Amino acid sequence: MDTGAPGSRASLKHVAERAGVSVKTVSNVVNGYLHVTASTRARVQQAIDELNYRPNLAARQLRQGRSDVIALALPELDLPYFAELARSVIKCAEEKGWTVLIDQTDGLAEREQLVLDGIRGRLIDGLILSPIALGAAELERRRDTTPLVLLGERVFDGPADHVAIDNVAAARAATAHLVDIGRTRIAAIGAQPRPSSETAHLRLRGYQEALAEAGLPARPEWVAEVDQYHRADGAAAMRRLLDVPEPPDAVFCFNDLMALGALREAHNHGIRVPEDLAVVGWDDIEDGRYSTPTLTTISPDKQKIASVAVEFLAARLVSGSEPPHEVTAPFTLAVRESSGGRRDRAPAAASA
Amino acid sequence: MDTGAPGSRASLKHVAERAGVSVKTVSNVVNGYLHVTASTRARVQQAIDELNYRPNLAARQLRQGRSDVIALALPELDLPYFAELARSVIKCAEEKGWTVLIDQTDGLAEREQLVLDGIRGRLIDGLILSPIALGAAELERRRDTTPLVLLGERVFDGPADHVAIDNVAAARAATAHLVDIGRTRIAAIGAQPRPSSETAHLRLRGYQEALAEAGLPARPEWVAEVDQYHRADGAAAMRRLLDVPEPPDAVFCFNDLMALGALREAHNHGIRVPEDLAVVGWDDIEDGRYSTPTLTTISPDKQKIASVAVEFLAARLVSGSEPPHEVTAPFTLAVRESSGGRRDRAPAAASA
DNA sequence: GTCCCTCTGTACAACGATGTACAACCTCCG
DNA sequence: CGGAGGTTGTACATCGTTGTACAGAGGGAC
Repeated sequence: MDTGAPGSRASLKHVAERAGVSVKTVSNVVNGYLHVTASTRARVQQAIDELNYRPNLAARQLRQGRSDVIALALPELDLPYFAELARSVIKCAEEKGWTVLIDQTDGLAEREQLVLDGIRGRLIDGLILSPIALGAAELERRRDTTPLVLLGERVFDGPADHVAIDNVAAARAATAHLVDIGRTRIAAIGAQPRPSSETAHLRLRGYQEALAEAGLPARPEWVAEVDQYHRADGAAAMRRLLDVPEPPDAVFCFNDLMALGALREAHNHGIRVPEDLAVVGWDDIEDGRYSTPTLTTISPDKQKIASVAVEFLAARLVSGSEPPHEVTAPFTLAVRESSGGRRDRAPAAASA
Repeated sequence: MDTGAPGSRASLKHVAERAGVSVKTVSNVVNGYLHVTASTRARVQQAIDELNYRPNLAARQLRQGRSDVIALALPELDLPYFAELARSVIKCAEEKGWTVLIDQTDGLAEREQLVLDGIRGRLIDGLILSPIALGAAELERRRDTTPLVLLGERVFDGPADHVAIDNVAAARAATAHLVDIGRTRIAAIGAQPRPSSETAHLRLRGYQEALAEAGLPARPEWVAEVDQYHRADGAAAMRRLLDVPEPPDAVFCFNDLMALGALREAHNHGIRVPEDLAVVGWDDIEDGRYSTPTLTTISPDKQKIASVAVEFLAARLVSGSEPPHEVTAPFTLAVRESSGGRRDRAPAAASA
């Protein structure tokens, strides 16, 4: 009785009984151990198929100490930049036979801390974290020993491997571009009230450096603070900037979503982009290639970021305690309609 | 020596030795068992802190048969609809103390099959799958017994719990709206060559039913097929529709991304939306509330879909073999600028 | 003082897989 | 025919945790 498949409850033991061999022999077949007679192997394989056996990954992990699962901790999945990044990480991890578990921190310090503290027990082999709220100090205090790779922030002498973006240089390039096309009243959207937000701080510095270099004024009322980096925040910030006595003729947004919100808000007020107002974003998300107008933006190399992060983890798993590595991912400036550029490749490249 | 934290390698055994109690007592403390003296508890807790102990989730899972991890299998994370859905699922799961592992199927039958077959071993307690390529037949053949919830497709008499969307009714509503505002040459973008794509098939049927009801022509050349549901596909399809001898004055796109691509393409051709061409999408992704013009769209209740899916799984984990349940999630039609509606709440609601 | 009961804590087995040690068997060679 | 050497398969311990069974300590009622 019960010769059929009792679901995926079958364990090595059941398969072994059915094939009339020992548990270890089944294990050997499953793992492709060489010295198993063809006939034994066939008998075992048949039992496996009949019982629909699947190895229990928890048991395997307990025994071997590895799960081949890594965690990717991101602020928000529905920020397109992070969704696109997640996709790249998943793809790179897959090539290594790893599964990716995604943790959403919502950019909250508390939840980033939980992830760092090893909330996942030893379920994961490694962690890729994109910290928003935590700074170098908190990272230094970390006691958990799960291999860690940091994304995005520039943490000097950090305790972990780190894929950085040169925020200052890129922000300077974005601002310099607005200077180059003749704008003189250049605003910024994306400064943050929290002191710990290093990203915002560095981008703001790059913006200020570029203005200084060009000999242009840097008025405080042209720097708009936001709570989050969503479209709504960009739109609200744009609204405030338009109320300033001498409104800007260009705006550098610290990410594309805010830039898209700003575009929409400008449109609502009858302001033409790029004629009356030039807009530059950051992230090069797909949305910006199809918006009206298309969006000029800082384009970080997301695939490179993902692949380097995964490679860092892979290296850590082999040799534990080398000094931390750091790579700075390249960026380009994609000039599109919102700052006077051409319509650009994206919509055109989509052929039938 | 070595009184410090030897990383997260500490196990119950180490803690027990250090606190001078048995392993089980430490386990009791960790799990909040009541009958432990305050002094013992304190001693154990101190050892836990000193050693920075974290329970090994693999061992716990092996012992208890539950991992409190569920998998969410989606076509693509960087399709905003799925990113938003994933976020909701993660949130609902978190309230139950579950972690969500995301599997990207890329809409490939092969990978959907792998997920169904239990590629995750018994690492996960349940699976939420949004099938694109697989139909009812393949789902019937499933042998794995991990609790399963299906999203989106209408699989009649399916073998699993199912959160459905009434694709036909919603497509009819979208098309009827275009009829209501006086359009007569109504096109559709999103039909699929593959026969197994039930979603596309059902939405197409709703579109055709609405046209028939209104006594309007349903010309084959007004139905554009696409491979994928990205912006580029929508743009390419729009381009083809504009080349038809008698081009449409309205277009119903089977998702928002294609609608956004179509919007952009129309703009490139100097066609005004909604004056010359009305556009309706599907999904109500955030992008469509900020695009120019804002996008009229079918708005499925994503939060409801996510919460019902998670509740279905929760119920399955308690009582295994009840007959499958099915819930049809509600939808609304959000009328915005792309079909002559007002600017709508979204940008306005974003206050400073 | 005895009995019983509750409170604390211990010892052991088990979850499913795999590494180690070794036993049984075969083949080949002298 | 005996022994060396390789092949094929088995038994057992182990990973870290928790459920079960039970032992000893302490308190109250008679």
